[in-house]
Amino acid sequence: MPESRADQVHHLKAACSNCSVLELCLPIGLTGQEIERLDTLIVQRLKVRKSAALYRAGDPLRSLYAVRIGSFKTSVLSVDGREQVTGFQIPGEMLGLDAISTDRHACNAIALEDSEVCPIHFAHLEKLAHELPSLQHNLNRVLSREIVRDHDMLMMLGNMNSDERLAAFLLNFSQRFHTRGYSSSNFVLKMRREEIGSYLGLRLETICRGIAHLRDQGLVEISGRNVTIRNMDGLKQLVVGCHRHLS
Amino acid sequence: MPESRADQVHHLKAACSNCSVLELCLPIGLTGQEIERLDTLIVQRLKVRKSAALYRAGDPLRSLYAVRIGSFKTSVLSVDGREQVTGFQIPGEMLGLDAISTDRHACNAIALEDSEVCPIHFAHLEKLAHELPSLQHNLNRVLSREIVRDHDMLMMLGNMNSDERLAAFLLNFSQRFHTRGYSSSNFVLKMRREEIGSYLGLRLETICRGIAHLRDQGLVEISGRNVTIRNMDGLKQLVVGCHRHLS
DNA sequence: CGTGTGTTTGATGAATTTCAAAGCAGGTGG
DNA sequence: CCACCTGCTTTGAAATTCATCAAACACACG
Repeated sequence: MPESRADQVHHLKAACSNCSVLELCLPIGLTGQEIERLDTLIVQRLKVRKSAALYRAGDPLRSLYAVRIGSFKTSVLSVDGREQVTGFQIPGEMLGLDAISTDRHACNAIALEDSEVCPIHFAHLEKLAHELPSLQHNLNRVLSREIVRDHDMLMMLGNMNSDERLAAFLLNFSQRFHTRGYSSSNFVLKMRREEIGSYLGLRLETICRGIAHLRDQGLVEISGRNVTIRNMDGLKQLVVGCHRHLS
Repeated sequence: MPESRADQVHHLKAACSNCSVLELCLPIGLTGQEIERLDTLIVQRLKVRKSAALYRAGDPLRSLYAVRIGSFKTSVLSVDGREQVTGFQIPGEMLGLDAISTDRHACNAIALEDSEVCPIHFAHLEKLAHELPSLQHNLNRVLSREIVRDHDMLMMLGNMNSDERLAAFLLNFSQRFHTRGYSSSNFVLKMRREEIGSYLGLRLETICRGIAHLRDQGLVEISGRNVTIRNMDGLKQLVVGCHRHLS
């Protein structure tokens, strides 16, 4: 017995609430039948315990993943064992996009807390995308957006001092939590100072000091991993008016 | 009168010699007819004068571009006018991938010298990719590879000191020239020191000093924009044994 | 209650930026 | 052909930021 389109959209949402599979599929006009097919992609769930790897660099690409619950870090390891954190993912965000280039994962994805993801079998996704052009288009967009984000990151590392980077980091999380329906001024960072530091190109001690500076200016209240933003505009000004000038 | 497949491949190569359109299309089995259709994508050429913009941030995405001759830099401008260089493109490389996410270009592409590109009309490409799944797959890969590259860049900015970054930069160009069939030990950098600095998250003076250091160690010979690599292995050792340790 | 992991703060030193000035190359016009 | 710009590069010295080393602290957990 065929469901109505609205029912099916609802079903899809329920199957993977908060997932960016939605991001991938929903903004576009699909028929009920098409949605039904998308549905087959994302029926599974996968739990990942804190500190466990969802995948590791070198693993063959089987699936992309959408975070349902919890959070992850992605990192690359250099030959001599140093870790560079390349990103953090919260519910609704995608993991594994960098594996498409070689059919092998290029980084490690580690759960920062007990988490749950939706695997999206990549071969199926490609096949389905072939039949649904707008899905393909959206996949392209998701990939491209990742590139834009990375460029913003490069901008940050190239032009900002430590306090500005930290402010930008907090604002970034604030904004991402906001778009996912959580508070933009009050949230918990699940990663350690050292991981924030790696991500921002700074040492953990510098992160601590940066936190102290922002606190002294009355911009934030941070105790442990609990963040409250007290003066959103002040933080933003720090970031836009950042310190280097055209020579 | 139908050409043979080999002829058509040859025709395609001639139409856009050195273009990464090839990268996009050739590694995969296509029929002669399919190649003929690809051909229709890339018949045009576009000249861009030194210092002129191929596109600017905010421009609507019409085409992706493959560099045929010359070179480009891509950069983003922050509100207060600072420029952050996000990449350099030499013949055979693609421009414009970051525009797919919003249908508008996210950065400026400026010619570093008189140059020539192949525009690839994006709507046509998507349409054609839809009909040729392996083309679609390759487009995905090109996008994904860009993400991997950016992550390498983040790694570099996070973990390397100025001399190491410069060495990595030179090796990167060496390798890219090599894969395009040019000398890997002797090439010309078309950008200014300031632009290298922006890209590497350093000031132009630091680039100059870094060059002097590498020269003093007998690793390279650099006069003006002319680069000769004297000791490739020495350079590589600098990069892999880079300075920061796990705490 | 100890142990281990993660965080904070201080003191020191090294690396990089900043400011300043001089040098160099390529192009233009006299 | 030379003199003179202009834009880019190089080098030096001083100032600043951040990393490093070290020690104390906080907290969760067995």
